[in-house]
Amino acid sequence: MITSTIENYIKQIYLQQQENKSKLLPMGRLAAAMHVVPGTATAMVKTLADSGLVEYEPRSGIRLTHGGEQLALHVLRRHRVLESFLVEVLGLDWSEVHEEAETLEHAVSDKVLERMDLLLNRPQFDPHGDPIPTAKGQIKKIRLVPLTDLKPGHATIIARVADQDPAFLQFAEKNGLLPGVALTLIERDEQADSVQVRLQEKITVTLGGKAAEKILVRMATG
Amino acid sequence: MITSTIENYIKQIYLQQQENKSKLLPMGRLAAAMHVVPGTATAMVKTLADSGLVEYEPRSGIRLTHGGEQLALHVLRRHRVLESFLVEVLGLDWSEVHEEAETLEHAVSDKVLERMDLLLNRPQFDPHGDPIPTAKGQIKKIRLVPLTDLKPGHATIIARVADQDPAFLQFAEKNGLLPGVALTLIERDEQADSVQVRLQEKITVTLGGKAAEKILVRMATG
DNA sequence: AACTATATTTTGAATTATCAAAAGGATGTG
DNA sequence: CACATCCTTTTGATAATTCAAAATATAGTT
Repeated sequence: MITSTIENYIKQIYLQQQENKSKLLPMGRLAAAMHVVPGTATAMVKTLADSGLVEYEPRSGIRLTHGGEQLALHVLRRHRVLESFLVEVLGLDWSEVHEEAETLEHAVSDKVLERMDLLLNRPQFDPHGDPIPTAKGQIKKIRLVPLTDLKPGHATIIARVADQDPAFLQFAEKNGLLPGVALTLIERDEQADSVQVRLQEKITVTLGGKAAEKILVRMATG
Repeated sequence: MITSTIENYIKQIYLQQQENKSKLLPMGRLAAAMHVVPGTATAMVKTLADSGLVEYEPRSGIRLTHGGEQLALHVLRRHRVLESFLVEVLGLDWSEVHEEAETLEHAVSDKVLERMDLLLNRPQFDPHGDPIPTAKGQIKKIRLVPLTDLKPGHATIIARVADQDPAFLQFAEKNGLLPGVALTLIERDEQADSVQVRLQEKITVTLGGKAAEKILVRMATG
């Protein structure tokens, strides 16, 4: 039976694997991401392997099977449609919906999710700019780059804010760093670890490297 | 910690207790309602008693404490607001929302529930006519009577359809037996175990005793 | 009061998910 | 190559929820 613990492991494996594609995900990394001690992750991964959701190579790491990836995409879909729904329909703040969706994603039926998706007019991205997989498990893969990779003068649009910490999201919102917002890179100072950008041709904002890395933009010629 | 199992037990104890108020709820009854073997219910009730949610008198039965009743009302509120939301906002059929709400009631936060309640304009009854407790744990107690208790000629309004089986609810909907519908009792035949009613001064429907007992109406002079 | 039927509790075991701590491998440095 | 370090796996325990079956209590009937 697919418990919500299993869904969480599979989702996390998928997410972690995206960071360093094509390589096996080491157990330590998974354990850290799941906030469990390594032994717990090992035990769990064995049952995941028994269910055919992951391929497990002892002492080197794991990789999702096709089935595992499909499950991950379904969970991700539920999560992201829910986030959209909570923001668009119920009017929650985008900084707080991640937590809510984290619980609800294991409780909504496909039928309810389908209704939400329909009511939202089948959104392709959630409020943070993350792509929403289709019901059939297909996900848009767009090449995005962090602000830290842009050159001065480069004009583009914010596509994604890659953090789910409410505090950071509130900061981002207050400063207009939202998906869809036009942005031009003014200056990048490697030494000062700072990035200065202009938003909507108006406000100027300066970010440190850590924050700038979380703001992803579409790669376009500029 | 309050698990969803605990919430389910407490909710069920409350519901069962409503049937035969002021008496202790016997363990066998609870076990049957929860679809567990008696031993399971006994074990669980002991932990509920330890948490101060129920008073447990071995070999006679149980009763909710004040805290237990408050918890029951909160769970019931979540369940019923959710049912309303699923019908009114997401357009699900009233026959299918019970099941959905059964899962979701353990996953929605107070914040999300409050938004739903607001969006629905603070409904007092769910789609089946069951009263929705307030956030503070107050519930409307209205004296309702089943169709089987009416006398010929009595005109009133359907207040509640007391069953959650989708098949029965679908039957009820198809025949116009919905909360709010005006109804007049035409004939009651004890021997035939049948009740004949006229709906909205138009359609006539005949029900057997079992079905008629599930249709509750407001007690008014008539 | 004795017997029988029914209800309740106890006992023992299984499952899932977790941790802590011990043990075992792999890797890099001198 | 030997050692230290880091990572991973194993082992033993715990908590929550459940079942099956045995043991026990209660109530009703004769």
